Amino acid sequence: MSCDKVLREKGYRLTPQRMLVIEALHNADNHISAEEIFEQLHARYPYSNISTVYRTLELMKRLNLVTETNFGEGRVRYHVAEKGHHHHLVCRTCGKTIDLNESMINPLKGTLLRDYDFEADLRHLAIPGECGDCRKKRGRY
Amino acid sequence: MSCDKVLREKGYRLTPQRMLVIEALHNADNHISAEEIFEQLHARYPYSNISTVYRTLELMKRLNLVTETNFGEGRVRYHVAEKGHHHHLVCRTCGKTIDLNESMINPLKGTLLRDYDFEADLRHLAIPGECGDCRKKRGRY
DNA sequence: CCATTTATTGCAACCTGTTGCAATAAATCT
DNA sequence: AGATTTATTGCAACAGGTTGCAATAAATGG
Repeated sequence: MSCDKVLREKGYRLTPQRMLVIEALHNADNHISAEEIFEQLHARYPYSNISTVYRTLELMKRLNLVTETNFGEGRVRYHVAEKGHHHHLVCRTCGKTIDLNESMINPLKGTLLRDYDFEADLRHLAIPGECGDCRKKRGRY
Repeated sequence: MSCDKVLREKGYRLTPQRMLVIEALHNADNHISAEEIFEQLHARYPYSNISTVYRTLELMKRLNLVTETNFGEGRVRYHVAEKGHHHHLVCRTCGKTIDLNESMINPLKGTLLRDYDFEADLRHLAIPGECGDCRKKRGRY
């Protein structure tokens, strides 16, 4: 189901600003930052403001239309949920990211629901740590 | 091993500011924020600055002396690593947190190391989601 | 079609956290 | 001890993200 439709159905307005945010998210090949979304919005809608981007992203997060992932770059990146869920191992030393199969995490979701009655949102996880290469070169830090 | 000693051994200086940050972390019953640490530092060291707190925390994170946990309050909380690792299930709707036994997460650590040669830092995880109570009262959001 | 209600936007101000830089303090060397 | 090197601090400026509020735009009702 498309993002536009979900918003409409839930009674939210599909303003031009929101449409452009959604478009930017869908056109992005990979995870996109709020600033990058705003660049595209601003190009076609010069009076727009970045807070609209953040508010739209927040709304879409609540409706489970986008997921937010922190790759440890000092900013968060967004991804359309229906494009598929996957996880990342992020090396804190060299910044490299390794994609992780969803099946690694899924069993945990079931356990948490059964044992804790908690529906965990584990759709787009970034797990910090250190990759094998960097572990071999460890120094003072 | 105490934080003071680790810093000294690694060649870092144990300044009065750092000592007070470490003290605040150790005296805290639960997870403490940077602002709360700074309040204590500033009370005894009026010319100090909060950037020193952040820099000390960053250093201690790198040395695995403290862990950082995001409870989704718009700020991060810190905890002395040797006080023990535990995880939290954080309800995105009501904010309630449920403590999670470490054993729930540990198997994953081994799998990631074996299959991906990645040493995951899973010492103090905050898993977002929704608790059972809130799931029953779901409305528009 | 105008009036009213409600959602959304733009703006400015704010919050948490980070960074460059000059000044200071600690450690090292002679 | 005095001179030199190196680590650390305080400050101000910045970056990403959030929020209160008045203004605007969309939907609803007469």
